[in-house]
This record gives sequence, structure tokens and C-alpha cells, in this order.
Amino acid sequence: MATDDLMTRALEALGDDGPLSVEAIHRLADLTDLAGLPETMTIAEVADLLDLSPHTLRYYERAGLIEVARDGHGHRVYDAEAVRRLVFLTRMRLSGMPMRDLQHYISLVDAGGHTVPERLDVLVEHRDTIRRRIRELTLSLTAIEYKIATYGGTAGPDVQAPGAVTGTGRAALPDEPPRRALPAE
Amino acid sequence: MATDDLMTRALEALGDDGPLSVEAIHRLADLTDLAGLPETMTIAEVADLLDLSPHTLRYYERAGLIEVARDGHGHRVYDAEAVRRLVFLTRMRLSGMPMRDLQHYISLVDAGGHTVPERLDVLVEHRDTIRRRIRELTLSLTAIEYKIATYGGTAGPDVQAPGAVTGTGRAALPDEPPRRALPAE
DNA sequence: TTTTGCGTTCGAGTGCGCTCGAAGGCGTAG
DNA sequence: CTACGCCTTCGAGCGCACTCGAACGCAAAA
Repeated sequence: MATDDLMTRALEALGDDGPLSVEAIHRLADLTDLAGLPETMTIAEVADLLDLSPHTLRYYERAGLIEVARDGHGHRVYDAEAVRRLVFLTRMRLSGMPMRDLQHYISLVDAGGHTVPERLDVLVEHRDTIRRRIRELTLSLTAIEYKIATYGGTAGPDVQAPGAVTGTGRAALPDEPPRRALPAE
Repeated sequence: MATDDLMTRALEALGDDGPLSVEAIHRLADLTDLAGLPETMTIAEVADLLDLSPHTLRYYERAGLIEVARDGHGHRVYDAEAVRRLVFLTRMRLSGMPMRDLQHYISLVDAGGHTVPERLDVLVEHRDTIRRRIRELTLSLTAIEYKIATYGGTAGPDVQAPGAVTGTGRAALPDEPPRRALPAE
């Protein structure tokens, strides 16, 4: 839940649309500050914070994405840096970066400062991947909105968006009659 | 490749950004017209058109998403309606709809016109999912752009985006010095 | 003292969406 | 005639990212 909360708050901070302002970026950065968190956290606390399962956190560790210290009982102790890295890892995973690429990136981090240029290459490439994906999704969204707006097609005569439609926002383009019957999909 | 071409052309038609105009939606719709295609197509031709493998097309058929006629040799013959449905299916898959939901939707289509309201529910829900996904990606994109712009952190002193960086567009916010060292991720 | 509840390791299992291999049929090219 | 190339069906295999079960440890609560 907690990560969803972060996401939600961040989205609210960003506002509905428009170009992302520097101000918005700072607000976003603030959300990653992690101020107010305890100095060390248990696996359950981190899992809760990031909306991952303890299983997944152990899996990331097994996968070499992060090293976590243990206490006297052999229990994991996540310090602030570990949490910061996990925030980063989670963000990359959520935005679609494969585990493999993330492992490569982390190996660069662990290899030292001279790998910074290569790390930047990875980040830039992933940035471009996200941009492409957003464009693809925007295109599909447009097509689906069009389909919703003009749905009627060959399937039946009495086609009208029912009141039960749950979505918010502009589902219809009232002044745009469909130019031809749509397929009954 | 062909679907990528469609995508590319559609994206170009839509322009770089801004709210999607009705005009743009019409241009987009035109791209789905499939005018100029032969009346029937072989599996290889359809695969080529949609940038899927013949394997995948057979898999969709096995999964009950589409029925395809056969010729005298038992070979699949895709008519215009089949191709139209596959365009739709491909778009839904590309935009992240699970096979299960698609199977449900198709079962509604096959059940007749009285399922139109429920179909609209499915479409609206998927539309909202895409919107959420775009917002998530936009947020991640912003964070990654911020990281690229301010990359330096604790890893080393001589941090500067190398000439090898391949991306286009605004990678840097020149007047925004990082407010604190970033972690060496 | 026993139970509850959290943690540990290890390896195996799951769900998704393909992806492939095997074995064979048909029609054309050389 | 043989080979090539594309098609068919069927079932199995794969890559990914988890997800879970088993067997156990430790410690505070009942």
C-alpha cells in the first residue's frame, strides 16, 4: 500500500497534466527524501513501505540487487541506504526495466565511480524506453477512447452507453457521429 | 515490422504532444482502415502485417480469441473481418490487457448484441488502466530524468554526461544544481 | 510451558504469454 | 523423383518475475 500511497501523492503533487515543471520535479524529489523514516527497518517494515512482499525483498537480495546486513538473530536490518536503493530498484521495476538490466546496472554501481558514464547510458536508454512506451499507450488509449465513444457497430440496434459505465472523464465525443459502422468487437 | 510501422505513422500523425484533437483521432481511425489490403490473407501475410509470428496467431486461435476459416488444403484463410479483429486484439494486448480479459471480452462479443453494455464496461475499465499506467510511467520518467540530470552523487568527482549519450531531448536542467548528493546507484 | 508470531534458508512451484519441435501433407522448382 | 518451402496439429518447453512450502530458530505473551 505504501508505495501506492507514494505514487498517489506524487501524482497529486504533479497535477493533472501539462508539462512537468521544475517545481513539480522538486516536489517529486521530496517524496523520495524518506525523511521521517526510522534509521533501520525490518523486512516487514520495508515490505510495507514499498508494497512488496518479504519474499520479493529476499528474492532481490538473492538476485544480487542489494546486500542487507543481519542482526544478532540473523534477521535482516535495512538501513537508510538500503531503503534508498530499494526505492530506486522498485521504481525501475515498476517502469518496466527487466531484472537482467537492473542486475547489470547494479554491477556497474558496485564496480566503482569509473562506471558512471555507462550507468548514464543505461539510464538514458531506459528513459527512452519509457518514453516510447508512454507513446504506445497514448496511441492505444486514443483508439480505445474512440471505440468507446463510437461503440455501436454491427452488433445491435439499441446501442447506447449505459448509466452503469464506471469511468470518469470524457468517455464520449457527443458531436462526432461515427462515420461508419464499427466491427462487432 | 508492419505493426511498428502503423504505430510509427500513427504517432507521427498525432504529433508530438498536446491534447488529442478530434482531427487527430480521425487520422488515427484512418490508419485502422486497412484499405488496400487483399480480401483474404495467409497466416504469413497476417503475421507480417501485425508483426506477430504465425505461432502466435495459431495460439490466439487456440485460445478462442478468433475463428479462422480454412481452404481446401486446411490452410488458414484470414478475411477482412478476421484481420480487423486481430488488429483490435493486438492493440489490446500491446496496451497490456491480459489474455484472460480479452477472452472474456470476445466471449461477450460472440454472445450477441445484448452484451454491449458489459463490453463497454470492459473497455472503460481497460481505458482507466491505461491511463493509470501512463501516469505511473510519467512519474517514473520524471524521476529518471531528474536522476540523469543531477547524476553525480557520491560515486566520483568527475561526473559529466559523456558525448556517447544517445538520447534526444531535454536530459538536463542546467540551472538546477542538485540539492544534495545522490546515492551511488 | 506451550503457543503465537515473526524471522531464517533452500528449493520447488506458479502464472503468463508465448515459442518451439516433431511428424507429416501439399504444391512447385529443378 | 527429389528437394524445398510453407502449411497443419499436438504437446511440450521456456523466460520472466515472482511466490510459496517445508523445516526450523528465537522471543515475548498467555
